[in-house]
Amino acid sequence: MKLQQLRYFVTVYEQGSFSAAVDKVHATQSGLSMHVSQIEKRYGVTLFERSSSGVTPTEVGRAFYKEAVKVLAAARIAEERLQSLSKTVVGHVHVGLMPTFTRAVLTAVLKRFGTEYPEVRLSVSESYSGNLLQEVREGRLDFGVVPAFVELDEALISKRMGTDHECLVCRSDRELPLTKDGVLLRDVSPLKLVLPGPGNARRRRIENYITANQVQVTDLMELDTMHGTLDMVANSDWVTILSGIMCLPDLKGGPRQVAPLADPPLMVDYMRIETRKRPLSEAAQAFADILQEELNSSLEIEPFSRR
Amino acid sequence: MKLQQLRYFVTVYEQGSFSAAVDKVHATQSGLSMHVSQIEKRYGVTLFERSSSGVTPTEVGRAFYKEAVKVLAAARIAEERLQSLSKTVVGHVHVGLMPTFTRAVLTAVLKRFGTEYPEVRLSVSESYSGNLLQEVREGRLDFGVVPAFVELDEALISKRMGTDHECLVCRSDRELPLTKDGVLLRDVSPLKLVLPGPGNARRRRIENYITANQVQVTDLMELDTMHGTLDMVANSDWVTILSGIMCLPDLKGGPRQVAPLADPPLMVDYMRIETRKRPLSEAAQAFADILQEELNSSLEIEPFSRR
DNA sequence: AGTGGCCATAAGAAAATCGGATAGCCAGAT
DNA sequence: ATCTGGCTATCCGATTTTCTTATGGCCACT
Repeated sequence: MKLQQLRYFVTVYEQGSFSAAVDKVHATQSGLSMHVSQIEKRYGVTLFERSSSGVTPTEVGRAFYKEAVKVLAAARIAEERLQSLSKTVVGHVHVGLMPTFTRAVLTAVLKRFGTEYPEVRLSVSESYSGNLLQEVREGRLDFGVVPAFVELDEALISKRMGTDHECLVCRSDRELPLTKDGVLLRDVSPLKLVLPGPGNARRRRIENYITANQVQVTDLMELDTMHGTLDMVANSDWVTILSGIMCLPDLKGGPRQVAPLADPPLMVDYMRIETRKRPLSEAAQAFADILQEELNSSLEIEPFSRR
Repeated sequence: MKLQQLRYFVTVYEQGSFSAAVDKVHATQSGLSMHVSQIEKRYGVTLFERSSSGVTPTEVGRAFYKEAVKVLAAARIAEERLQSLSKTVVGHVHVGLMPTFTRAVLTAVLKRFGTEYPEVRLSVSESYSGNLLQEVREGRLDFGVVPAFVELDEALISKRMGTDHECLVCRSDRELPLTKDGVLLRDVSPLKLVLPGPGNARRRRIENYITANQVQVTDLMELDTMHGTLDMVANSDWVTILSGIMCLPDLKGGPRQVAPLADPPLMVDYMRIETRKRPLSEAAQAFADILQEELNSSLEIEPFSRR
């Protein structure tokens, strides 16, 4: 009898389906199937009735589930006991970041975290805010970082991490109508704008800004690839609007120039979100702290940020 | 975290030594070492202080032990739950037999058991009675079968399985002073006798019989190998004394002849021994039943047994 | 100093696990 | 009736993990 078999069985039981259980535990459908049927074969029982719409537990399956849950609970207690007794911070941290963070801030965080907490295993996934919320809610992520304008529910709590400017990004040799506060978007013409697709949460904010401030957009393009967008902007007349920390690498010169939107500026708040019921593990808290610090110093670096 | 790691850790803890734990769990010293140090590395803790005389748990080790035991207990309950719910008999049976049984009776038992209980895994070990007692006492065997004259203690219970004749075995062309009850040992001369070494429990019984009945032994040889003894007896003037069921294969003719000791006969009782606290599992009971049946029919086959 | 018991580590072999692909099955839609 | 989509079981090659054997270091005891 192995703990992982119990975990798999319990997940399949709770999901009522092998395939639904796949993304709960990090596994494949075939792996789940084999493990469960291995239990069944070894003990000569049938745990589930299989059908084409999933599985329903048998009487035996229900009885075994109760015991299996107890075993897993005991195992988790034992594990936590060990972690709390450990002098060094250990564990496995799962973090979800929006793409904004992964271009510049993340590498700095990773370097520090790797040296300061060498024993901690780290999984960082990049996704858009809607996705991250879901993953946090379902407990697959210790926390996520999302823009402040997404909607939360009861199960989640958030903590503000900082405020950033949305910036115009275009190729470096273009002349921009700069003021001391940044660029006046309505004076940039012709404005050929690259935006993320309609599924993206930032998309609507930018559209609102544009209509509210009478910005004339002559052409609009949807790109949902950040690399593609950056490349496109560097090598054409197209421009885009990105958050400041994402543009940090472009401040040192290069094929792109960056200017914060001015009059009015457009700001983003970043929030850390986590589930209400389970507090961050020590390791996750450590990662969050480092992320916060690096974010702070990044926001300071922005030339326009001290206003 | 894996269950086996917990099992290994707990065993090392209870034994106070890696090498002592080796034969408790079926494992090697290096395997144990690796698993324990894997826990220690993963969680950044030290569970044992190593010394050249074994290990002593640290504070952390003691705390973790308490939790680990709970996990294992829960796991065993879950497993037993599943077994009790299974319609077919499953599990793993460990049996210890004395060499007497392994020559003729065992194969018949194995055949029947294999077909009647295909799901049950079976481990049969052959050993001498002293050893078997120890193994049963320490829980590594579900039960053992030993001669009735061994001494039991409180922790063990026994059940009589049957009575057998000790028989003289010699090469087939030898003339023996047979009566209708068997052979009169004191009339066999010259008596060149092969016996097991002094460590063996049967040795003393046979010696007692010899002196009590004025049997003249001209030569004595100690052989602790059953194969060697049988071969020796088949091809020389040397004879030996074996229990009846062990001689079954020689009754159909062959290089050896067999005759029960007569006037007086020398009998052996076979007992099944098991621990008092844990009753036999269903599978073990089934094996014991089949063994009993086969033993009964073997004892009947003996031509001299119906007296 | 020598010896024996004990634990850690290395490396190769063996075994379990994983992941992708495929096949079968059933229900509901066309 | 056929088709389609969703679900599970199974097969197979590749990877990872686990186990074993052998070896070396350490300490206590002689």
